[in-house]
Amino acid sequence: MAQRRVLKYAILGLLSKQDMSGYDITSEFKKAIGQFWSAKHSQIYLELKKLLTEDSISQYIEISGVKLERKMYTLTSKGKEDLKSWLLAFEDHVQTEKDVFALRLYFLKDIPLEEIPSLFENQLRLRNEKLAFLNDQYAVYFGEENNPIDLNKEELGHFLVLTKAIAREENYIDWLTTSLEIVKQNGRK
Amino acid sequence: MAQRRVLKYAILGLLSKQDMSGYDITSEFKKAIGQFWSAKHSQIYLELKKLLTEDSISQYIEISGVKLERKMYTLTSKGKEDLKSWLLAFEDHVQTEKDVFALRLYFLKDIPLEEIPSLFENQLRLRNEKLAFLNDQYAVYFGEENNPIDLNKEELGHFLVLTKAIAREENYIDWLTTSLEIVKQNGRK
DNA sequence: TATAAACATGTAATTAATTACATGTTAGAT
DNA sequence: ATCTAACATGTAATTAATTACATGTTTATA
Repeated sequence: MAQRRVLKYAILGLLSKQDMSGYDITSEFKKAIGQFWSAKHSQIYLELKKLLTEDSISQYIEISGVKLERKMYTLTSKGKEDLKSWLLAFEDHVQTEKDVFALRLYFLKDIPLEEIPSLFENQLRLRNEKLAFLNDQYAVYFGEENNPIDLNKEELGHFLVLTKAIAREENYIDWLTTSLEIVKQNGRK
Repeated sequence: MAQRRVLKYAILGLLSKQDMSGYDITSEFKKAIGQFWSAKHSQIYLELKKLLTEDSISQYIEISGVKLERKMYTLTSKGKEDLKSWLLAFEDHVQTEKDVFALRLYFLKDIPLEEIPSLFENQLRLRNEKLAFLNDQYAVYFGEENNPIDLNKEELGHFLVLTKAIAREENYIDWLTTSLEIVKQNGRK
């Protein structure tokens, strides 16, 4: 996928919350936001280097312990502008949300009937694991607070993204469950 | 994204239904299956060339009209094997389903409150357009037939993928609608 | 009969992303 | 005192994907 430099803006957005190192950014992609965008550390370090030369971010060093250097990054005013104009741009089309399992199912006729249930069950297991992780995250951050009116703007962004991820997994699991039933019924006819 | 050669298997899967040209394959990605995987013609022609050298497909020429050459591709037995083993492989993790709109919302705090409704409305418009397209497709292929038990295996794959795409859009639209309400309420407090 | 839209195939340049290679530090547990 | 997991940063090679460049045919319609 070559969406135009989405990683750039993902990094700028994260840095607009607080200064971070490349490692911190990598870690963020393992949490809620990683459900909607992610990148490997190798790509992140390269993008940070590029953002530095473009003056969208600046760097300073923090020492951890005795001599471990953490390179911290801060948004410059140019970086803030870049981020803001990206956030306000209208999308003119929705890009394909790629999904390999759905692609495979399209080719159902080439899968022996007896293999199908275990493929579904494997996918259900993966999806349920992910849903459990997301529900845990919800409990940690919004467990007590179930009225989103009280959240501040930063928490609200997190809340919306997390509820989206949960809704998406629940919807996926529903579809898997009903589809497996349909396939079983169909095979029996 | 560098999922290991998914395009290869998408092409093999399409060719397992019937012989196709590169143009035909490009066209398929504008229909149901394009909701879950897609590629530009430039990438498709390159992949076809690669599949030829790997002996997963073979080629013959069909003439359209007077002299327009359509290069048609057929699965070889190796191609059939490749496809089958890919279809049976278990996934060991679910990859990030990237979504730029959700990513942006995570950075909500940097969007001026008055700009938010039009961003949502734009997204709702795009999603409703897509849903309308999918419902049209459903009407064309399964309009009368609403009992999937009667479908043959090839139709069933199509049915499952199309209902998945519809469920996904409906779920997206629900989330957009409730989230817009939450944001409006939150801003008023 | 002109012309536009759809049909049809390709390459080149560039960007995005992954996998593998490579190295070193720190904190906590045994 | 040793060891392991987590912390921390980078580069090289390769693959995947897009955008732009490039050309020609056929069909329907105005």
